[in-house]
Amino acid sequence: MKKELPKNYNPADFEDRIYKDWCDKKYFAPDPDKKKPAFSIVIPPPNVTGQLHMGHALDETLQDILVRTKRMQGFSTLWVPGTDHAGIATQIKVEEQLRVNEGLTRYDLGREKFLERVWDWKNQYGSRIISQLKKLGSSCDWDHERFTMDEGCSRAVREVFVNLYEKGLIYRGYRIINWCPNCRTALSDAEVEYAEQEGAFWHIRYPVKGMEGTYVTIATTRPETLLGDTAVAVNPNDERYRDLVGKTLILPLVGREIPVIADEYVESDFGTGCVKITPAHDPNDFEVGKRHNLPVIKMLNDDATINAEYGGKYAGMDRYAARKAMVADLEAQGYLAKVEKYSHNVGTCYRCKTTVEPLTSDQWFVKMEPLAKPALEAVTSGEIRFEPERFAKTYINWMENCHDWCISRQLWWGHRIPAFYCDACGKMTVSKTDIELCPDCGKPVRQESDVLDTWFSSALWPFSTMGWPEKTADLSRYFPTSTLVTGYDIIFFWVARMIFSSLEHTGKKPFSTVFIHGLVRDAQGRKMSKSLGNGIDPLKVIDEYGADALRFALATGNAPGNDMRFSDEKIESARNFANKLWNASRFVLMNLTDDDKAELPALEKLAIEDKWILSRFNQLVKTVTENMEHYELGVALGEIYSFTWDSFCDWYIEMAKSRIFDAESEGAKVARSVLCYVLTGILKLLHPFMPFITEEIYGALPHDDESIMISKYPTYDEKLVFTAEEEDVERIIGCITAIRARRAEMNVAPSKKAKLFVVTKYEETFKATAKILEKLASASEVVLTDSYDADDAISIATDAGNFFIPMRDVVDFDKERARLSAELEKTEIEIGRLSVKLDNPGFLAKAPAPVVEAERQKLVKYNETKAALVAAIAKLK
RNA sequence: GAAGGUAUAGCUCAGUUGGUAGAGCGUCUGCUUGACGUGCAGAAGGUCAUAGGUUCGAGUCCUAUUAUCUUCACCA
Repeated sequence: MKKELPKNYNPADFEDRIYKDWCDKKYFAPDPDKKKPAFSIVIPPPNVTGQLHMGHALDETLQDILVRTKRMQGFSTLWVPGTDHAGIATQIKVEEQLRVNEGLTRYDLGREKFLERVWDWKNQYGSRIISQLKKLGSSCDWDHERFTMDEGCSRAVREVFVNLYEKGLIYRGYRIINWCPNCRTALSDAEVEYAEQEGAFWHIRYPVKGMEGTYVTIATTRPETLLGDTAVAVNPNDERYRDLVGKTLILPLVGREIPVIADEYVESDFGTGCVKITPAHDPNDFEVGKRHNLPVIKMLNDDATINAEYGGKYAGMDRYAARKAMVADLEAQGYLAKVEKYSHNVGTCYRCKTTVEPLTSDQWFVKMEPLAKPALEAVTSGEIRFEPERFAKTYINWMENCHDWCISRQLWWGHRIPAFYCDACGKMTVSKTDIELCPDCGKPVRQESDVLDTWFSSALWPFSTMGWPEKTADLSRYFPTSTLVTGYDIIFFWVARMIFSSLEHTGKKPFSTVFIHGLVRDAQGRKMSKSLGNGIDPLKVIDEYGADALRFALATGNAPGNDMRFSDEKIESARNFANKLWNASRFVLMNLTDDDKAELPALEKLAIEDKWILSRFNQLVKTVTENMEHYELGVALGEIYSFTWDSFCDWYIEMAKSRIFDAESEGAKVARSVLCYVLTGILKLLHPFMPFITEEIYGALPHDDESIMISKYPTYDEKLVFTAEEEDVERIIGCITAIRARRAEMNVAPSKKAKLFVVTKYEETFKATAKILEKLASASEVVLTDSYDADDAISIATDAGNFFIPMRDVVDFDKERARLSAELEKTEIEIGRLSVKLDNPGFLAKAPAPVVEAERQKLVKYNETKAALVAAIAKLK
């Protein structure tokens, strides 16, 4: 029955083999048994263009832990895998390839040919990320794999689009939107990231018509948009400009006449108190323009060059080149009053980081207000729970403030919007199926060229993957899904949209719990990114340390929802744990005989240490199960770790040795059974976290089930609650006495066997009594306090067993010097920073006096610190 | 401007319902003891950011403050 394990723990030897075996045996497929409760998860679909990164690794690991646990607990589990077509990302990738390999653009190929290329690309590389997920050990039902643009998902998209349109929740409109000049498409609000940029504030004089020498000075950060100005606005209550309202200005460089208007939107005390109004290129100005019926002058092309219609001599120039040229011209012609340095937040494209331009355009929108209401309620009522709870606030905050969702994208790769225009009669038809002729006049129609935002289809993922709108068996059994596992960074993009979509179209919530995790950062706490080149490749980590070690490192050591740092230390300590488990198992295996089983011996045969470890294990089962229920995976794993290493390896195995080495004895047989039983239990609890090593060891031990994956998860066992007996106390006291005698005799630190006395580490299940403690006290000459807590026994025992080794007072001068130098460096940086700040006239002018004084004081303090550090370093030399 | 996170050992972080502060790594001492040096046995190191409050009792709950990070919204 028993097998042997190779001497060294080498995960590469068995991880792939085991994974293949699981797949062959179809263990990942949901159990068809109808009596079992269902548990389902849909994967946050990674981009088809994606390469596995640490974020995925964390996400998949957490999901797999949940799924494997539930599966072992007797649920029929379905974990739906799949990928996202990732509109912009994929299109850019294929365009790039086309450009590099063939020197072509997508326009050279035309829409149809280009899309063929994208599909080719998808078919060739789209499975890469999937095979990478498998390396992690993910137990997804691969027969259920989906793609956001496969037939079923596409059908769901159309169904949803048409439904929303017919309900008046999708509309087409000329609005101001965020435009990425690089991707040449509209973006939704969520797709714009704001980044602080150093810029300038240009103060420009606009001459007043008919009043020679009188100017209105406006301040702007984007002088080139002057070409699109259709008014200048002031606050109606601003005394300075009251007389100007209604006057006409001459737009410098252009010569066009624009009015001065009054609008509450303008804040008198910011800038000059006068604002140029450019309705086509600023969301606020757009609103002002609507209120005052101003014309909308769009002066940019799609690639952010100045257009021919309004550009004049600047036509065709890039926005920044035009800015430079126009500022030069303004200055030359005396219109430039002054230039201030100014740093402000600028919107950038979340894909390519290009600065976006707000501009007016014809786009499709989803009306959010009616959808947001039930989506809010689902969370506030607790029907959908966020874990950790605080993320519900993030969600609610966004839901309450979101604007209509711009869903059209000027791309080719994606779900083409199912709207059909008839040029002959001007009618637009929205249809679930493709149409060629206008239903009204019978003339040919052309389909809308825009595609939908990628997130439009991801929003349907929990039900589109289950076959909706068909009433499938999957849909009724596994939808709503149980838990959604994802990072807090896509609560807006994805989680929120899934919730309102699902409520609107299926009438049900998409999932019961949203389990949110943080970001994986590098060892310095920076975001992992391609541009920084600080990303750690999970596949390399797997190669070097094994998937189990990676999973362990990701699942432990940080509170739910918090970001985590990934470091070598962490992965090494994880690997060391795997190694420890491996070796402990080898020890157990090498002592087992052929007829040993992982079964408990008769309880009356158990020695005190057997009872101790069994009761501790029983307690472990309880806390781990509870923590898993509360999504405290890290705590659960931490418990398993310390039980395995401290209690099982360091204590129980050592204690068991005295009996085991007399292999024929009855005591040895009992000890072997208990070793085997507890080890098997550890493997089962650990399996969801470290599936490969636990499977490998499980297979070597005596076992009933074919695989640990389909074995039963341990449950709390009333039988394993023991009470300490009189003779146990005698035995403990005997041990302590023996240890003390031996210690005195040898005058050396106690060896491992001295640990026997810590059998007194009773858990609450042991019901340590006052009698036991008193006896212990008299045996170890320790005075007891008046409390009778189990933990007291530990401290008594510890005092009895320890030696105190005097520390040598050592100072490492080199290290100390390095530390001080580092501190000095930091101090100097601070001094530099403060000096610059205090030299900055802008800061001195704007900041209140106490703030400036505080900064001065800080500078003084830093200078003192610096002096002290320099002195300290000098002393070391 | 709004909301939220974080502040605990030299470093990175845990700490589940309030009850004598923990781990990993690092440091120091000793140990090639019949699975493991990816190890074993010990040790040093924390007034749990600050000030109040609730409580018999606060790292934990409440209030304020400071520092720091993030997200959202932004003034041209």
